[in-house]
Amino acid sequence: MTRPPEDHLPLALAKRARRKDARPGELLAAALDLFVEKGFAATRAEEVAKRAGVSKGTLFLYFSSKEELFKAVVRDSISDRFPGWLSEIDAYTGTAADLLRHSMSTWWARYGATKASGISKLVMSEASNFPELAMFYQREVVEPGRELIRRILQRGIDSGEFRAIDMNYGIYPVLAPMLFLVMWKHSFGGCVPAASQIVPEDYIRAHLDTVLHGLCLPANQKPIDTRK
Amino acid sequence: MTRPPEDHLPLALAKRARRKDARPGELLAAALDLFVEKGFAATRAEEVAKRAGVSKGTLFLYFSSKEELFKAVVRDSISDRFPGWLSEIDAYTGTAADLLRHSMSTWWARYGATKASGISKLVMSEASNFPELAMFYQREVVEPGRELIRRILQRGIDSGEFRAIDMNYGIYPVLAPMLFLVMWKHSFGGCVPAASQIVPEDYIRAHLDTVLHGLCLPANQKPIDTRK
DNA sequence: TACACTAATAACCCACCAGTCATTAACTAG
DNA sequence: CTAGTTAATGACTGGTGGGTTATTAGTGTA
Repeated sequence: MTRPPEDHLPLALAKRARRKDARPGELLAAALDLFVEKGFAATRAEEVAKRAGVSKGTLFLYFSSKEELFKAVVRDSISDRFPGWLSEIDAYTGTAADLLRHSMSTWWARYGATKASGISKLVMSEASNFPELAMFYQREVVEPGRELIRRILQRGIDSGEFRAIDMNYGIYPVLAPMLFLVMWKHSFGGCVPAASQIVPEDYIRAHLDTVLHGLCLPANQKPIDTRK
Repeated sequence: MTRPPEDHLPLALAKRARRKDARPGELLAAALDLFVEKGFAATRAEEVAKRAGVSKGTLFLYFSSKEELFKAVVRDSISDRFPGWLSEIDAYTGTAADLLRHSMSTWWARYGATKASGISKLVMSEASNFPELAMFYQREVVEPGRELIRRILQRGIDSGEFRAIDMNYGIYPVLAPMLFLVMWKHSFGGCVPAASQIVPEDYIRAHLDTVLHGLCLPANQKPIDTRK
């Protein structure tokens, strides 16, 4: 007779094993999976625990509430990466246009295409139901993210490559389509007719193309408007 | 002694009044309000009923399930408007750039800024949890919406105003920032420090500016790439 | 082997909710 | 006025899930 099924991750470990230092990481990994898959509200604490191979009680031993668990996931999978990204941008040598292209591509490869991007989608989706989390995310992710884009644009303006666009709103034409792509991937991405599928690389190419060159043929471009 | 409070909409109407033809509209209005405010999953059938001034049982008398109620809301507040928008676009006389500007502004004023846009946000948020609804929305709203943008762009290409961009991906640089604005408004919009607020009109101006002119100064624009 | 110490558990509490159905009462035709 | 029709109700069902706590059992020490 075979043993009862143990479908959780740390396979072949004795039940009730005491592994105080391994638990938080395993719980965070399980939580990331499930939050991304189902959203914050729809994710059941018990299921997170089960996937991490522990009981629900143990989960609440390490994280005082579902919200705290979520914050820990955000820190672990997003916040911590900003310093690296920032120094990469500052270290880049090349034109601002190339930096923009490079940043968008690697941002997609290293964030957008991974599970972690599901967190961004989730937060936008549920921010209004969980204002606490929304404000946390705003502070930890949104503001640093804006700063990243600003740096890239400022560099192009300083070097004379880019037009002197407004720094408050100029970031959005760059940022918004990338975040929209993330939203799409995690919402319709799974359940859409093949004809409507979005291929990220093609999407990003079209995005960069439009942002850098615009839609109009040169002959039809009105003189650039420098109003504030 | 005053009467017990009647805090629902059709004020000063007798309880248990029989109003078979007025109910669906009142229920749809109440449902739109609550779906937009709380999302699909988090909206309680009983609360919709209460806001419409009826009991929960009555709600299920007119709509067989919460999902059917939602579909009815989508039809009532979005699908039905497409024919009008389409003929407005076809009737427009003027440059394609002006048509684009005009369309974005009026789309915002007549849709983005209204409650109805909350439905778009909601669907993107919860599509993965309710594939049935996602596919319905895809068919009823997403496809017709794409077609609208395609028309505008095609017109600019045909007239020689716009570059001959790819029709599959060219719509997204136009569409994505508008939908992102809707997402933002209904997620962080409510609970964000004043400094980070987005003023829709300024946002849309920056968007159109970038889409039509691009970021690069003419001297720095590489020759336009005509690869497929 | 015996004894803390504490990681881990599972049963429990309480509140919530989509959808149903027997009952009630508003309307109407005669 | 009355009886028949049906719009409207609200109590009920079966199931769920965040968080708590008394209990159980690994682990290190002597």
